[in-house]
Amino acid sequence: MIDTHLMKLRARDRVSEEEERAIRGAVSEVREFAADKTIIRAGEDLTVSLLLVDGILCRYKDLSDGQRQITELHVSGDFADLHSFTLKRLDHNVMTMSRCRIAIVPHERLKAITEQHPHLTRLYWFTTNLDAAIHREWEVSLGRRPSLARIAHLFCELQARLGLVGLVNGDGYDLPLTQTEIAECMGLTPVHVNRTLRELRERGLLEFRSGRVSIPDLAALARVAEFDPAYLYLEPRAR
Amino acid sequence: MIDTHLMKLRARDRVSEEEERAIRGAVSEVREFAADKTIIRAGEDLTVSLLLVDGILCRYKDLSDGQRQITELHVSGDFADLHSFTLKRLDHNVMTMSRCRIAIVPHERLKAITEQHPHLTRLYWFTTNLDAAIHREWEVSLGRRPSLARIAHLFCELQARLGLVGLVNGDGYDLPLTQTEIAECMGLTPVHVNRTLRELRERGLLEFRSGRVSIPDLAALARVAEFDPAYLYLEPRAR
DNA sequence: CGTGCCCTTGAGTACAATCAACGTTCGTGG
DNA sequence: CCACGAACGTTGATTGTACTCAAGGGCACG
Repeated sequence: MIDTHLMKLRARDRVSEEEERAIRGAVSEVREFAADKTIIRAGEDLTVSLLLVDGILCRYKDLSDGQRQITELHVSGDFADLHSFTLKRLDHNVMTMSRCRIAIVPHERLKAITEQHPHLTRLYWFTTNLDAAIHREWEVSLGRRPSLARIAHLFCELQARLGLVGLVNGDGYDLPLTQTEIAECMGLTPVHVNRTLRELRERGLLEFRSGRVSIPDLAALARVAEFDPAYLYLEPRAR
Repeated sequence: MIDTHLMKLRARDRVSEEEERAIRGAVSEVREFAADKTIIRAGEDLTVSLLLVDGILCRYKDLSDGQRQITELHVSGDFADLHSFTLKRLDHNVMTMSRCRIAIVPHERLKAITEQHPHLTRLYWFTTNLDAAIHREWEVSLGRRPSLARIAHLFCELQARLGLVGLVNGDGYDLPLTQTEIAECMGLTPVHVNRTLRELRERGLLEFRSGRVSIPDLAALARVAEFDPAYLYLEPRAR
């Protein structure tokens, strides 16, 4: 049930049997959520963290004029808000982008982990630092990359992150997002995303239709995106 | 010497005498660095973290065409790279923007803290999550805010963060940045930053000259920026 | 078989970038 | 003490990427 989560951790460091038991024991329940529901609102007092088992989630912030900026996407195996354990409330909302299965992890059980499992604590600390690294890479996209590279980069990132948990198949992966949501990730308008996706398609770099991403030539796409996966810290290492 | 650091921690949670001793004992040495020096390069193996005692630092990433994106600014009392403790190498560079005094904290001593001081560990975990929150807010600026609000927001953030460590005086604060560096933070060109600063000045919202920021009417500036300091988690709370 | 959501395309616009030139300040060396 | 150069800041003119506004098409669902 939390297999993708363990895959992700074990891609970065060793997780002992005992630690695995601690992780499994930290889940209090598993719930299903419909698509397009905001499940955490900024400012709420939080006493649990959410571990995404299946589906796609995002973190987003609203602006006063109704615009929204998505700050990160989450895939199977990600904690959506492990950081709420230390922050106690969030500065952003969390929303389902598809039907989702989510494991609930009470903060008191995470606290017990910090008291009893220093290594696992460091590993979880690592994962929130990884979220920050993803935020930084998005800052680069939003601040400096032209729209073509910006969108190409997003799809490269998702290919890498989904690949890690076995969700890449054939020449691509399933991604139940709308063009409007892509726009909200990358600071563009839906119209411009549409034109940019067309250009990617015409260049033979990427197809994105009805929730499915096809990447005929990943190396070519990565070149356009100037994608360097170093920021995803994919190599195992003692933490 | 690390007083601003303790001020910052204590603004967010209680720090016991024993914890304070552990923090002080974690510093191995203090060094001085000249301005405009890259002191950590992306990808290097790291065994220490850097705690900024005095000066201004930034995290930045380079693009292949020579552009750069600054992803966060650091002020006195901030760890520049506490996240390198779990990441072991960085996905970004760290550069001095002024003459800086920096305390060196070996990772092995941080590791000891994670083994012996769970509460302090959570508090330090919190501070890296705060960095991520700042990254998210910058994503919103970079993705969605027009240039005027974008720059106004940056100066509001710095006012709040410098205020926390007693570095706001009179109607503003010292900030030894060039317009080009502001541009690198906010995804704009130096020329456009110049025009935008002029507009802020003409509207009576902000003066920025020779390393000094003056904000005659902070409330008005915050209104233009739509600045909400919630993302800085300024209220104390048990972590 | 509407109705609504999403995608697509066209036309015109605007904000910010680019290109270019000049001013100011400051440090340095003759 | 002044001449020079470099870095930073300022302004104008022009260009361009992405936005806005608008309309129509495809498809799923009730």
